Amino acid sequence: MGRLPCCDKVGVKKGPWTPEEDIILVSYIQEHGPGNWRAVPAKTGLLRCSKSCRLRWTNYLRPGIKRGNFTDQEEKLIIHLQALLGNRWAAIASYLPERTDNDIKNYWNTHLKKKLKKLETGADGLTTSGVSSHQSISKGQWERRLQTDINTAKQALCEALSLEKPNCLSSSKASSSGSNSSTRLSTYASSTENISRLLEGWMRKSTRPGACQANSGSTQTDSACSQGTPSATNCILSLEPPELLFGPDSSTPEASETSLQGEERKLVWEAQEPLSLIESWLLDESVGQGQLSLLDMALDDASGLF
DNA sequence: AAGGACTCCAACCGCTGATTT
DNA sequence: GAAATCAGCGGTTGGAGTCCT
Repeated sequence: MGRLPCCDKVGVKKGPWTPEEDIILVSYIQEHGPGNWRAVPAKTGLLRCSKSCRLRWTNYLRPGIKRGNFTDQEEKLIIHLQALLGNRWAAIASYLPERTDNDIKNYWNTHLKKKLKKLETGADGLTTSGVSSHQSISKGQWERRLQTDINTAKQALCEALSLEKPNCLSSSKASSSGSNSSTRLSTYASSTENISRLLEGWMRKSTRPGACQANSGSTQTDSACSQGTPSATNCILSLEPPELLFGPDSSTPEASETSLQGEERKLVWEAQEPLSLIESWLLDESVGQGQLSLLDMALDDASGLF
């Protein structure tokens, strides 16, 4: 019956990951791709449970993760998506491919919540809508409020996307017609980047006791940069659409040699894909003017997204 | 300078739906 | 179809770092 047990709790290590463990995990994933987490501890010899390995990968080691301060656009986007989607951090994170759900959640809890509270106690700005005021309102009011939220969110998304478009959406579209040779290299490099980041932090730690571990993400790695490889940011934003990524060529050994593993690429692409949907939603003029039920539209789109 | 309060974030915990046997 | 586990998610916590008095 059922599967074999994942990992017994006895002998499973907990707490912060060491650089050695990170390197082992990254090396394994570079070779086998993410997935089948159950097998990871056994195959790598890591004394971690599969869940811990998966979390470490998705929240920290995964290529293309941007660390450091959130930009105004990101902040805006999070605020409005939170108003729209609630605390569905994974869903929100899908609109910010470079950020993890954990990061967004932390940022929300530590920064934005306070910021909004401040605004709430002060003047009622647009940001107060939907965050805390869904309670104790009738269904009709709630729907109207939701519509307002959607409009507000759309507006913010428009702003954010229009600012980021040159790098983000347009490039993804452009790359779908032409080839983007840097993509494969850079995604690989971004993993290398993470590893060298780890090593860098490790070295620093050994020379400077008490310094935090390898998470000083703001320091770009020398190895990746010196080789002229694009940043992780670029690599994510310039990904090709799935049909190109998973075309017949990609299965050849040559094509896959320096590229991400299929699942990993798929994961990165899936994280990016909703932007196109949002984009088309934003560009669909008939929606904003109420000819169509905004609520229906939003729900339809949302079901398509998630 | 000391130490208490506060902040931040990586990692853990527990739950749920999906998947496998 | 049932049971057991997996994978993913959101909430919470622990501890290191920073700020304040």
